Amino acid sequence: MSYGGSWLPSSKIFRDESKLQIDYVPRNLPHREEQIRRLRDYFRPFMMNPGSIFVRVILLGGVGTGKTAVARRFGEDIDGLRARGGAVIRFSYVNCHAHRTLFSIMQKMGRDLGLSIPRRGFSREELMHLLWNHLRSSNEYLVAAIDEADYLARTRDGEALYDLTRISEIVGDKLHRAGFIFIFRDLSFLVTLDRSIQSTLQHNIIKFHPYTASQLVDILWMRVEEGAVYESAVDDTVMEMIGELVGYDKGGPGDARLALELLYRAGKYAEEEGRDVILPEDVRKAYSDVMPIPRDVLTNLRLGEKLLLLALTRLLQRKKFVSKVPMGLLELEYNEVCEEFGVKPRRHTTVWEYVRNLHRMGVISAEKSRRGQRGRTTLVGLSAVPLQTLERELIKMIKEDIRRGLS
DNA sequence: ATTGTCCTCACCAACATGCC
DNA sequence: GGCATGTTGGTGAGGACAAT
Repeated sequence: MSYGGSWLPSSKIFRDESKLQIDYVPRNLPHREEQIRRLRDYFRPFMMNPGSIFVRVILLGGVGTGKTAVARRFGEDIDGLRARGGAVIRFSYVNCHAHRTLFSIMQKMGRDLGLSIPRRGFSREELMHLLWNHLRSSNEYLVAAIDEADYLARTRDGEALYDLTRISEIVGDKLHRAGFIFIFRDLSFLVTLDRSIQSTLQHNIIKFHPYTASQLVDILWMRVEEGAVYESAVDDTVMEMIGELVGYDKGGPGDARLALELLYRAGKYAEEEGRDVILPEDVRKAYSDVMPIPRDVLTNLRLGEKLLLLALTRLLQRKKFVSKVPMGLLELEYNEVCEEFGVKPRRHTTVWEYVRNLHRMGVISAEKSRRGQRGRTTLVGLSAVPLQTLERELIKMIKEDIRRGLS
């Protein structure tokens, strides 16, 4: 999808709306100067004297607290830097929702390094060596950010994290040609992991706290300054209103992504009505139907997972008085949804896998039933409120997936 | 072209669990 | 125990390439 094509009438609200999208890496990150500074400090020795030490840093914080933005900003700044002896620093960003296995993660890193990696035909080890040999022969050093690492840690192949941290050893090189930034939402999974994995991970943690209302306002204005929206289109009232709705100190989630999404949607409403200013009314409308789940999380779902999620939103809308539905019921609804879209429904085991994945990603809640039910079942729920918005969005994405022939 | 390797995806069978 | 559901390991097809 491209934006701002010259054949379109130019917007009176947005100067460059791509600067409000999730994949935009802002120039400036207000209230995260400290975290960036610490990240740089951790990596300084690695950069000054490449390969001398092995760096692992953990960025820890909730949704929309700036972890990803900080990592990507840092990454963009260091990518291509020349260090001592002609060594070049390279950066790779990997999101574990999109790349769910160690194999796929390494593929992404390889592609970011400019290698053409076949989709299949290689083993993990071969791939690892391939990457390493490339780094060695071109005298490059890799800094990789592994985002949504919680997901990886919870999979059966959770050892993958550990393997990554041991990559130098596995390949048998004394030089540490790769450093890692692991991004986590929380570390509760740590207790389930092996001691040795724990200890390799536990050092160098940088924490991210939810944003307050006034911090969010600063972030919004900074985006305006960077050219997302015309300055004349917004004012303090609108910005502060968003801050009030989202700010952690005002009882909101403190999620910057949500604040930016609100600004974006409000702008869209203003645009629709042909105005050149965003009004509080637009913000109110936007707030009533913001996407309950961040769009980037949604786009990373597989078709089957989207279908399952759609089944869940429908079921929950129909059953107005319950917040959770049992697994069996969900499966039936899922079958119907599949039929509706002409997709062959997957069987129980696979559907169960979908539920687990969505749960791991924090999209749905899944808990074991206590007494009261026949047998035991998993009760599946969705905390998000505007289900219709979610349903609409899902249908759109599912149709798109099917059109593109991705089964 | 053919063979070999090894990934991913989906499935099944078998076993586990917890109410009735 | 009987029943329905939850969970896991193993398997095999299919795909995409490398090697030959």
